Amino acid sequence: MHTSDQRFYAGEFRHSIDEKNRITIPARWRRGDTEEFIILPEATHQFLLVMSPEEFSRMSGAAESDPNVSARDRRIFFRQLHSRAQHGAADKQGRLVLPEDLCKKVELKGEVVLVGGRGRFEIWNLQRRKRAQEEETPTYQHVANVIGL
Amino acid sequence: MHTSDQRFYAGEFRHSIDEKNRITIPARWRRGDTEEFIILPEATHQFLLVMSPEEFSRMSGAAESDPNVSARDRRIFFRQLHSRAQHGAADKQGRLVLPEDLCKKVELKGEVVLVGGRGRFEIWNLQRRKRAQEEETPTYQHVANVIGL
DNA sequence: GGAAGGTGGTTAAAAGTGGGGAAAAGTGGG
DNA sequence: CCCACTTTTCCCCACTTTTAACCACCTTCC
Repeated sequence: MHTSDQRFYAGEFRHSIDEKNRITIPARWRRGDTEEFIILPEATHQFLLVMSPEEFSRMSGAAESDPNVSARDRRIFFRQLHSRAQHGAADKQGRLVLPEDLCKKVELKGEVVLVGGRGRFEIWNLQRRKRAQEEETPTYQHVANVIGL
Repeated sequence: MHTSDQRFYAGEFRHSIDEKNRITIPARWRRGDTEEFIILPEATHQFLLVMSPEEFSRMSGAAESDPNVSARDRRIFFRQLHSRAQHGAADKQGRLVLPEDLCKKVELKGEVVLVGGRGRFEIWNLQRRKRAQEEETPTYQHVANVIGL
């Protein structure tokens, strides 16, 4: 039930952002023409998060019902969340226009990396992605070992 | 429930990868035309794992519920898993196109070995497969002895 | 010697990228 | 409040590279 209707973006792609801040979404990730997205910088500005409006609702719904978060914190969180998130749509060539300010925040320019995830994908600065990849590899191998992959 | 719809790939085949990174899937392993696969390097880059999207979901579901893995590690694991996995489909000749970067990671070129498994199969570098085979034989014979095979 | 499995190569289609120009949206002045 | 002007957005066309569909051949095994 928790995964049945959820898309999953597989793989990693190296594409470029042009002078108009457009980025081509990998053809395999496209659903149809002029797909809608919510674009949002990751909390520590490491990368951009891109997801469908449905996925965004699902995610914020999870924050709504988490018992470990106080009512006050929740209110602040949601104000921040909605102010940081931006709306975007793909053009007929399958390109997404990224807001200028978000690109600056996560230092996106020229060659970038699109990273698949469950229900969403990420857009990374090339160098930063390499570093993160190296740092996360031991954890990945450890968990893979535990679950017998 | 956990095995009923799970395919079983039997045997070992020595096929070749051509200059376009295409590899013929053994005829006995084929289901129909243009079958879909998820391709994924083994955690320590020993070989490639190939499975159906269903099997992939099943496998990642196992990680979701394992109590030995912390929430933090789980998040990192999933990010890595989805970025490493790639979509692939067989052509009408029953050949699978392997992503260039994955081939490099596990050193696949020319003659390779396809190894059957439960719900998935593996693609090995020829020399490495020979070595692993020899190393694993005593363990196999020991267990076979224990269970009286 | 026929059929099926595996391999190689050519060609057509699709994906990724860049740029020009029309439409739309925002801005200021009369 | 309307009009002119600037700026932004988005749609379309053109080009290059990559991908995948198709065709043909060789080998092996009944």
